[in-house]
Amino acid sequence: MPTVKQMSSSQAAPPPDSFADLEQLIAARHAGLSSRLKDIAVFALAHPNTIALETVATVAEQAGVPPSALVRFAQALGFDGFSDMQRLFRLRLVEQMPSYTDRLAQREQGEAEGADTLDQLAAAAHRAIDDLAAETPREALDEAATRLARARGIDIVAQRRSLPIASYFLYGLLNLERPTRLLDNQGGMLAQYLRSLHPDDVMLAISFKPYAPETLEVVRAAAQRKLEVVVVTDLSVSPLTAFGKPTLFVRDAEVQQVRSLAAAMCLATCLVLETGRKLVQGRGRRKE
Amino acid sequence: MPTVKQMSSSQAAPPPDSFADLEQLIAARHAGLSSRLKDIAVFALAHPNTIALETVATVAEQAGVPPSALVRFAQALGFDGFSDMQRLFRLRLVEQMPSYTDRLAQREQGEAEGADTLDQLAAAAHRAIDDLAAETPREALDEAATRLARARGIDIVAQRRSLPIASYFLYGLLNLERPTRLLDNQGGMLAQYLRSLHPDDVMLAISFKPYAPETLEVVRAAAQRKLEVVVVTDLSVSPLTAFGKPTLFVRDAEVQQVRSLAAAMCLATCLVLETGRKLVQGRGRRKE
DNA sequence: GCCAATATGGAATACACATTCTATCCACTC
DNA sequence: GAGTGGATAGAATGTGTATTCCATATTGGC
Repeated sequence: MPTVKQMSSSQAAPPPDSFADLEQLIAARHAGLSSRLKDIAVFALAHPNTIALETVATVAEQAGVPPSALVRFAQALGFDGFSDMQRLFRLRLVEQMPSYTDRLAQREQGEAEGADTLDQLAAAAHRAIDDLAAETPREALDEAATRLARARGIDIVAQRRSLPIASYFLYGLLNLERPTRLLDNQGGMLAQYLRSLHPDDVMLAISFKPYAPETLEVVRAAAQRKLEVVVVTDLSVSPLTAFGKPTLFVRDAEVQQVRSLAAAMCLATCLVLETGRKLVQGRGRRKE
Repeated sequence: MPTVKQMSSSQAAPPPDSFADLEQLIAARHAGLSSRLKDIAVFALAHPNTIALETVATVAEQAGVPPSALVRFAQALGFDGFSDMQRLFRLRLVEQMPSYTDRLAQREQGEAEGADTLDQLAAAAHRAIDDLAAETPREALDEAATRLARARGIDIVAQRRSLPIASYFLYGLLNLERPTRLLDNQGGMLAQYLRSLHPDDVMLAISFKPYAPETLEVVRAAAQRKLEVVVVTDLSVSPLTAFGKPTLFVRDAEVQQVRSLAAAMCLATCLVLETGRKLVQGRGRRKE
């Protein structure tokens, strides 16, 4: 019972599994390829994005070769066909992106082997924190810290999943001896709180998907009373985005439908730290 | 000579031609979309890479919606269909590519001279999370999850800096429909709470340096009443260590005398996740 | 609380696509 | 200079895909 492709064994080519390997493989095999295939090799290395995103027909046209040649090229490299090779070119696009979050999510769902939950979570948190550090505009961070440092008082508002972050802010800001309070709807007194908002206060609002309507309501009321609002949220579609001066974004790690707050904690810690620095600077200046 | 689509003019929606515009458009129209379409909007912003590279069917599965909804979403935004919208998501991939190298270089430079607070914090959090993943005994994690999964009720106790973690546990465990309460000394009723502890309850105690005496007291009382106690703390010298069955350790990142809770959040998330799994497994077994 | 209008999910459909096949061409050998 | 092996292009094929359609569910208005 002979295997189908047994005879084309001459080079039982193992298809590479990363783009870097593929690049090397192409370079190595380049000399031994037929002239048409050589053309394609050159084109592939010169226009990896085209290969990644366009159809065989389009690539063929741009490279000035027939589609079937592209398929043969891929097969010569050990892939099933063009599509199979294209996978690696696409992988490269995603890997080089500043934000890996998607690929992670995919991986985690797909191959649960080897890495246990904690490992997965650690990896996901890594990425989320990297993204946060890479994508947070430092001016926004600075502005937020400045506002918190010179506020007459700070009103934190958060519900459900955001509450732990609010709780950390409360702890951190109180330690900095900032007059801070948590508007947590304890005893249903949120509405009463609203009346005591002062225009020189700064509101610190934290809200993640699904955005609690209570939080939005409070922020609206604060805006109406001309309070400055510092917003921490996850996506630009968040209903709070528009109110923030500034709005800070943090997309946290997600594993098996459960979201962590590790990255959000980093942001909160950083904001507390920066606020502390502003305060010290302020005091220093006054003393001079 | 009327144009074909003249009549669907109500919103002669001009499809955006750059990803940035698309992001804005999604944010702007989000409020006016139907609930299913809102879900998709959120997913699209959260997983742009998935949209860019996967097929409708795959995206639909990952987003938990039918494929047709994705097409409708794209059309609502003014595109011909899903593929048309996908073009922009792919454009983003290639456009952001070259900037990546710059950013990397930038960051390496930054680390060399003066990484800002957020970078420092991110690096510190990285290490803390790595340590956590490496040093946490999986049996302890498993044991803790098992206890939480089969407890009659769960009493969480934490003070000050541990409170955010407790708050997250409360949220997570309540979402798993575990009968959980937070013993937070609200109204000074901690002592009263103690009397209502049940031997089949599990206590979840979180305490970091400097260890709040209240927490220790509550744990002592719980131990006396034969409750099982799951402890989350930072060092083995912690006064709580002895009470834990098991005790989980997490040493968090510290920058400029300020401690983050990123790693602790990871542990908490993991514990919630594992508890959830135990519950599902338990239910599965019962059904057999 | 009923009706209309709209949103939704799933199956049917039409389309686009990668791949395969075969006739032809070229190079190299004898 | 004829024959043979391999490479090539372009058309045919079949699979995978987006899209459309329709029956059902849901929402909002009166």
